[in-house]
Amino acid sequence: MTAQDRALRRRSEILGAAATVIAEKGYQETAIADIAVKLGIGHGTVYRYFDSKRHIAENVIEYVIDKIALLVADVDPDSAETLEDYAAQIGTLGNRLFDFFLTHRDLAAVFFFESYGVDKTLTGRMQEAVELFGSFVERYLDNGCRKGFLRSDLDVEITARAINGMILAGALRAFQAADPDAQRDRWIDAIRTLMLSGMAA
Amino acid sequence: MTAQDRALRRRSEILGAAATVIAEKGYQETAIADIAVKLGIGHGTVYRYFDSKRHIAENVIEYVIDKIALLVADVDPDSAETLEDYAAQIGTLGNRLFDFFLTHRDLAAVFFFESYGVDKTLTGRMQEAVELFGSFVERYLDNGCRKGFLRSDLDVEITARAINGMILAGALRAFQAADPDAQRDRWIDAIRTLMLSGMAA
Amino acid sequence: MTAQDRALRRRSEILGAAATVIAEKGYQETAIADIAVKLGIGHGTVYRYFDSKRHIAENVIEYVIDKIALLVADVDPDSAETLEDYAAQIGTLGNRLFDFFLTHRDLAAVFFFESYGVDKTLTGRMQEAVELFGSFVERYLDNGCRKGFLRSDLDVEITARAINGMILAGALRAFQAADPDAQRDRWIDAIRTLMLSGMAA
Amino acid sequence: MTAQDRALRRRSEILGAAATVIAEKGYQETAIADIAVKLGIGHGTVYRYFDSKRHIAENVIEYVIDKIALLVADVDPDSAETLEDYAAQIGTLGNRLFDFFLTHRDLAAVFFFESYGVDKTLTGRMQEAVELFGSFVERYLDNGCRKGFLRSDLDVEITARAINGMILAGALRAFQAADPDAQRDRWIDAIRTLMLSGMAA
DNA sequence: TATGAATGAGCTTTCATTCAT
DNA sequence: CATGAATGAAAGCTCATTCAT
Repeated sequence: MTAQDRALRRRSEILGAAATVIAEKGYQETAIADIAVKLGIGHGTVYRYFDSKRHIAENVIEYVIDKIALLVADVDPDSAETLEDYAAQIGTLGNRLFDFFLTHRDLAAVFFFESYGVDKTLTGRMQEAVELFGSFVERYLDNGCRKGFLRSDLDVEITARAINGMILAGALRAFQAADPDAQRDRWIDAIRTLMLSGMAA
Repeated sequence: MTAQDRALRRRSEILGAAATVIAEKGYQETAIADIAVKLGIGHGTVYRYFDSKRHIAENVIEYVIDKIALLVADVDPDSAETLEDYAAQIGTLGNRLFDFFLTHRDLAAVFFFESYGVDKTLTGRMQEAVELFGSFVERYLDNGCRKGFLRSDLDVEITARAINGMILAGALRAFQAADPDAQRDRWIDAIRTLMLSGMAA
Repeated sequence: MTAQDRALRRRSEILGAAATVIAEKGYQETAIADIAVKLGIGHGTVYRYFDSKRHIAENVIEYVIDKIALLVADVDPDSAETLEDYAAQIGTLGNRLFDFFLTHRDLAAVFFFESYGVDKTLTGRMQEAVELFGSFVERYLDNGCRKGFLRSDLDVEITARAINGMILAGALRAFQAADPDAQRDRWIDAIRTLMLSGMAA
Repeated sequence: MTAQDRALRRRSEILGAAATVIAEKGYQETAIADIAVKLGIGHGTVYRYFDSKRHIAENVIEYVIDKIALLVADVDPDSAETLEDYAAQIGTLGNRLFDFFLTHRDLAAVFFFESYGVDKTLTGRMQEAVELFGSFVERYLDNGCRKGFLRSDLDVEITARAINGMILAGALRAFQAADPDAQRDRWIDAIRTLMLSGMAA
């Protein structure tokens, strides 16, 4: 392993430990020393890899956002041709997203809560990420309208963000539930139903 | 005005100033002195009305939650008899909620962002509030199912929280938009459409 | 004593203690806590009166410079009419300056040594002060040339700074001597002799 | 070049770089890493040649002092036989000293300023060096008195240190002047005049 | 009741120094 | 010999909280 590799690994370890500690104690309550202790390294070492405490938080948050963006970007919004395709896509995406949060609980905690406790700039960064996911959803809806399997009179822009809101609410709720997997399945069903047919009898 | 009254008024003033400053600078960046300066009182005085900085935040947040709970509690979930009644109720509630956040921007900022930057307990308190609103929505859905104008196979519990997620996402987005009123109307329409008929063509 | 007075007194106390500690340990080795301990106050209190450690040093140095400037400014450079007057003036000024340093040993130590250990800006400030004293000396020489009791071909500007250099060297040496008073008298004599008649046999 | 030679050369390089950086940034602001970067070597390497940061400063300062001592020691204080010889000697010495500071600006900056910002011991060492130069001047005066071309009633000890003060003040001032050479000539003239004949008309 | 001076816990950050490679 | 990753002492500074007035 080269020195370069070791440095990158150390950087990753610090980010990982930071995510864990921040998820546990909250950003403000987290001291640099806590992160160092968790890794069994001197706290000065942390400053060899990051400029400041805030810089660490920034990197953790960017990391989460990147990971989620990858999940979402991986599915082609234009590929669905029928309502059935579309329903399947919703299921796939939902499962991925929910699974990510359920698997990476530290990152989920940072994503849902701690990214608002650092400062206005990072809060804004999170908002941008949410908006990015919203704009992905919008592309799915656009495709559906174009292909004709979604209503042509849809307010695509807003509806996309509304769906995004449901998804995030669901992911958060499943993340916090005692039985995450059951919750996940029910949420995906409920969202899909609402999207496709609404609630009217 | 009795001494009692004066004390209550002063307490309110402090909460109001706190909400404004916290909304502006964020909880962590807010110093007790900032709040006192805003009111032109000594910062020691604040401690005659609140035990601690956290205590103030707690009260501000409880205040927001109470206000919103009042808005919601004011509409009888059982009163809708038809899908039309129901659609009207959705519009009424949505308008109230959106209007509240648009009118009380300080409180909205605290509600949406700052309540996550204090500590785990208050974050949990916020989650309870969100859950409370979700359970209200659930009662509306229950009523609809019982009365037969909503599908009987609805996963009422989850669907209610999904709708709640949409509403909050919309309120936040309208709150941050350049043209809040236009956004509000589009969101209410989009959510109502989704709820009643879904998106399928 | 008003609150204002008490604050001013406290400020003075801090400056005094700072001068003492800085004179003793040097600026860099002086911790804010040392100053606070010397006064039996909390170290946070120091920050109620000064913005930073550097701010304290700056004030101490300005204080010394002001005090010395006062000593010098008090004698009218134009009042000497004859060489005898002039010789007497030199004696008066020398005595004052030497006495000041001998009486205020803390301030002398700061003036001579510590004002160079803070940063470039303060070092520059000290240089300005030295130059100010030099320009005072220049006015004395100017007067002497105008009145005709000093040589008309004198390089007044440079000679004044040379004399200033002697005076400061003498003050420093007396300050550090075991027998300051004897040194002071010898220095004043030696400088006066050199100024008036030089060393040639 | 032997290993020994290479080590000595490296040691010199470090001292030179240190002088430059210290002159630029000040001793306290200088990090070992700055010196290493300047030489393109690892900062751990510096510790193979010097025990500590202070040790480097000590060596830089000793180096300056040695250089200056050499300049001065090179002229025999007993060689002047007449006032004219003496006047010439003053000119020679002054020119050498001024030239040294003007040529080695880094060393001058360290000598004049930074040697006071390390610690008491080094400040004392500088004082000793100044005193050494003073004692040299004293030997010149002694010679003049013995030979009869200087006044027999001179306070040789003090007058020597006074002249030393002038010389250092002049060197400093020339070092900082925009037109160092012109300043040097005027200072040497002014000091010589003062020494030989004083200022009286 | 109101005040604001005083306090000190507790943090972030720097960097001289060490030492395994 | 050279390196630079790792270390942790050490200090400046902030500000919530207390309490005498």
